[in-house]
Amino acid sequence: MAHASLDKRPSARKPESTGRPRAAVLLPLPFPGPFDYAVPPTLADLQPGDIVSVPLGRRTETGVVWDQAPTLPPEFMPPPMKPVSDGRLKPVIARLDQPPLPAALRRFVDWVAAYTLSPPGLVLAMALRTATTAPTAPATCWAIATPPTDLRDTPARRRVLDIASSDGPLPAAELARRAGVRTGVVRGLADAGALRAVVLRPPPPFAAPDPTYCPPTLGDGQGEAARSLRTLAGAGGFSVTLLEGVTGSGKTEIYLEAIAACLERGRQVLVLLPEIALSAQWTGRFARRFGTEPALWHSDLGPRLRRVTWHAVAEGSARVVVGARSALFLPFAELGLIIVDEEHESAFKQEDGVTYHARDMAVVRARLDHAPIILVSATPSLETLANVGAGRYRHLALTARHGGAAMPDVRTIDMRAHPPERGLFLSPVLTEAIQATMARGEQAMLFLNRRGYAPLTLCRTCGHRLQCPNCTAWLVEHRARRVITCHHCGYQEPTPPTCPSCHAEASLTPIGPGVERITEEARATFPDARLLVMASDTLPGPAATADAVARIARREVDLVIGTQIVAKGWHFPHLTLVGVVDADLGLGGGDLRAAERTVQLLHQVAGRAGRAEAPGTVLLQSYCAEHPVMQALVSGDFASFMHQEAEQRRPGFWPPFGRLAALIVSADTPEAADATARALGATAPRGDGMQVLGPAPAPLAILRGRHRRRLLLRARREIALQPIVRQWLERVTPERGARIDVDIDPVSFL
DNA sequence: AGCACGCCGACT
DNA sequence: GTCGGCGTGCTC
Repeated sequence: MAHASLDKRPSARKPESTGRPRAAVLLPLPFPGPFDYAVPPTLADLQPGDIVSVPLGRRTETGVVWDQAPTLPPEFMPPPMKPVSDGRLKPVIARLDQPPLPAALRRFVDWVAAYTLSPPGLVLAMALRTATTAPTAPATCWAIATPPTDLRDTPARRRVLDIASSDGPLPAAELARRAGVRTGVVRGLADAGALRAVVLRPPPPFAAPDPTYCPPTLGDGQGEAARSLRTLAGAGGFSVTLLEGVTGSGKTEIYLEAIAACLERGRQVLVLLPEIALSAQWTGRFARRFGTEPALWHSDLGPRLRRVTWHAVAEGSARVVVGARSALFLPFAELGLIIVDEEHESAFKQEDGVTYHARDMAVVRARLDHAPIILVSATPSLETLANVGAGRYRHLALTARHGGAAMPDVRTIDMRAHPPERGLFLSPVLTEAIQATMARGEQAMLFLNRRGYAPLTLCRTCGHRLQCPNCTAWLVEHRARRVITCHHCGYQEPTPPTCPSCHAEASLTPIGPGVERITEEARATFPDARLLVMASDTLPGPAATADAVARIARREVDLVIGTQIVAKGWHFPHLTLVGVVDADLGLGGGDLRAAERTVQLLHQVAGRAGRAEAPGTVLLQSYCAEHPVMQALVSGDFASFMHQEAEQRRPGFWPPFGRLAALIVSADTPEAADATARALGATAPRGDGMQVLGPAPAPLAILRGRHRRRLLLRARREIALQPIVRQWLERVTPERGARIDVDIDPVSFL
């Protein structure tokens, strides 16, 4: 992503209104901009950022007083709304007793809205979702006071006073409970003046991390990188640094030092992880370095903890927050450093609601907060490498694996030369290697990025294929649960006993392997091995995942079989062999980033092998072993691979050398979808350095019962897409039942 | 996003 | 005769 053009111009001040005082209030709703409200004299000191409640129609909403001056140039803002006359203004009801939204966060909301072409209110909703309820109410506690001389003395009263003096101020209910009396006794003592009320703020929920708690001993090559990042984070100011290093090179230890420097400077730190399943392991490492756990932020935090965390971030008691992409919208009071770990992960791209890339938006947030940001990866994205190449980002590279562990030996298994037995999916070369590994008392892993038993089920009698009724997709059999299910919409039904089309019995045949089928094969091939399956549907939640990882570390497992989830940064000290069942899997589909993503994923899987004293081996089952992706994995020369990849994209101005915006038409009928898509095609923008591809049916032509068409706008890097797309959309009215969604910098082409 | 108003079908 | 379906439009 590149975006310098979005904020270079000075903002023009909106003409002062002549009539009664008004405030722009942005509501967390999909309006094109803030609404104006009258400011009553009692709220004359209302400031931008204040959280207020306002009338809207016949209900009351919570919003934020917004800045009068636009923070972005006009061509990036939604068309200005007609000003409302003084007479129609409704008054602000009240200012809520909450920390105001910091100016940098307000600017960030405007920026993200403009960049993604989303209504600013929907972006605000992400920042506000949790803030509308009051912080934990300050509890009224009761402390011992100088008792009046005429105080009536009873055993109950004595116990209460004893507890109050020994245990300190307590809420009435708690005081009564500990003293074994009714609250009436406490109230009586309070009325008599023997107890006084103290309003205690609840203790800060997060202890301050101690940068001096347990500094690491850094090895060769690490110390210099750590010093460099420490300098950066200690000085502050905006900069972007790529920290690149293979698995096991100690990237985390090194950026923890940057965090330490930022904490010493008295600033807050945000750490973004692509998936919150990784957080348990991460917080453990953090706690060993800093003596306390960081605050955690993700979308399924409980409402109470969510509220407490939001306020702790706003008032500054949460010093370090580790979270998923939504943590970007937290109201940091004094953000001093952002870390994006596994920056190449496509999980950073949010696809529903506001479509944004958290890694790119994190760079923007860092700039608005004048903070350094560190992007961390073993296999950086081409986007980030291009920014390094252009001198926009700094680059720190770590080469050696920490502690001298060798890089795994990666080899391909040519499946044409060493095919598996008929009906099976593991080559004899691979099964022998697994056998040998287990015989040495070491662990092995099989990776297949496909859930379920088989990706396709067809009838041998009539050729019928089990298909989702709502999507252009096959239904995937999950044998363990005895269902067939759609991985796109969640549809599921019991596995049919006969063909739904011709009713032939015992004719439905699984085609291709899923992780369940590989497990079945492994069970038959290695009857004595202790197997463990790791897939998102067998591991419900981070706790179960952490437990599985722990069991592997305790050597209670000989062979791990898993999907995507095993690729994450887990530490498996006794695992020395990784077998990739289908290394070619991600390469089909004609996706722009297919090769890049496959290299990144498989390299990450390979990194699970041989981290400790024993060197690891990785075997890639492939039908095209000569493919550059396989060659890159075997040689470990990713720089050359990425360079080739770049040279393929450069001439056509594909990202990162150009920009893309996808327009996705979806409608309840194919006719409405086609008509709307044709209207977009007919009014497509024309001009030098830009091109519109499509309309074409989306690869998932029907999704959740909606018919989908896609258009792609491609432009040179120096052309800002947003004003062009905005004007394009203004020329087209979607058919009834149709809508147009915009995806700037699309990652998925489905 | 809510919540109204508004105009056509099966019910007490 | 009403209750209620969700289509369209508005909210400072």
